[in-house]
Amino acid sequence: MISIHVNAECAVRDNLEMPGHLARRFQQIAVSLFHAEMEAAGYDLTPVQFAALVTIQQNPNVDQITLAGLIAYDRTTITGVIDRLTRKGLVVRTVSDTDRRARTLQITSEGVSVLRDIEPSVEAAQQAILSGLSAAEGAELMRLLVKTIEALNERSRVPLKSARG
Amino acid sequence: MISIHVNAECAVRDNLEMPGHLARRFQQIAVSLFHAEMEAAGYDLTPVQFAALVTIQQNPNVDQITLAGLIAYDRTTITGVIDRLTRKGLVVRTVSDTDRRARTLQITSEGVSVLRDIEPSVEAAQQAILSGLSAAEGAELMRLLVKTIEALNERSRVPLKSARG
DNA sequence: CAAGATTGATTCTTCAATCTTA
DNA sequence: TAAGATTGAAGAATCAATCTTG
Repeated sequence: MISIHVNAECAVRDNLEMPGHLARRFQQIAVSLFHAEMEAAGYDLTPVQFAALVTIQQNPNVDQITLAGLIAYDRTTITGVIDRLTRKGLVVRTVSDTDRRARTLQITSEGVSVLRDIEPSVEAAQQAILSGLSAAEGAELMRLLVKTIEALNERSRVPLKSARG
Repeated sequence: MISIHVNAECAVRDNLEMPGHLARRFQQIAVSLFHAEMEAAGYDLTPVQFAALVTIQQNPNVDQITLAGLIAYDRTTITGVIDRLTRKGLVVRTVSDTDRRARTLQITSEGVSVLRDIEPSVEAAQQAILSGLSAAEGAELMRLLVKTIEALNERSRVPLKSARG
């Protein structure tokens, strides 16, 4: 009688094949590629700072809470990110005229300039992320990620506030 | 003459549709679901701590560098993670007999017990991550993520060291 | 010098608590 | 009280520098 034990000591499924682990690795690689492109271009914007900066540009005078909702950041995270963007001279934080509790955000001319300069690098990073896949596969991966995220948005701690339909 | 401006002020493509942003959101949701399952089960293991603990169980007496390679963690990250697992009594860190520089890691009986207890929660979290997709879509998402990660592994700052084949 | 490990610094994430203002 | 914002704490990721040991 022959008994075969494959991964007998492994109660859970192979960790490396778990969705959670793949999510972590995927994000890890995406950040790494973004950093590499920024460094090559001579800038040090992080992915998070870039997303915030673009969103401020597209939504002039947004307050921080709204900005957080637009890109699914924690309110606490926003404070630090804006601190650093302000320190770099890319964003200005102003007390709202209509509500002194709120801080409205404006991109500076240097911020606009930086965004313009790094655009090719950002695009290159995004393409690099999908460079291991065919065009069709890349599109399908994007579609499945969007579908997954939309389905679970409300169960996330920091749900995305729909900005556009 | 009519000129149509769609996203005219948006130099880069919509940030929310960029692979890098989707990677961040996907990871954010995956971590959130894992935390929710752990909390419901009465444990406070993080996804990172869980991955390390499982890998230590499957590779008795691994040193920290090898462990880092197995799950694509930075050597520096490992130190803190093992600190916390040791503090919780789930792992023991021992100076290697053959190389006093190295620390070999062993899972404790309580660590084994915890892994056994949380197994259903871990599995539930993994299924929850894919709950917005059909079975076929979930499998396809996993396949595309694996393919992407394998293709870019070497361009990551912390490449995964193949543990098996 | 090279390798395993650790510490420090910076950024990001999340929660709890606090401060100011409505 | 509620809302916008901030600070503190803990975990994590990455790089630079350091310490110990080979």
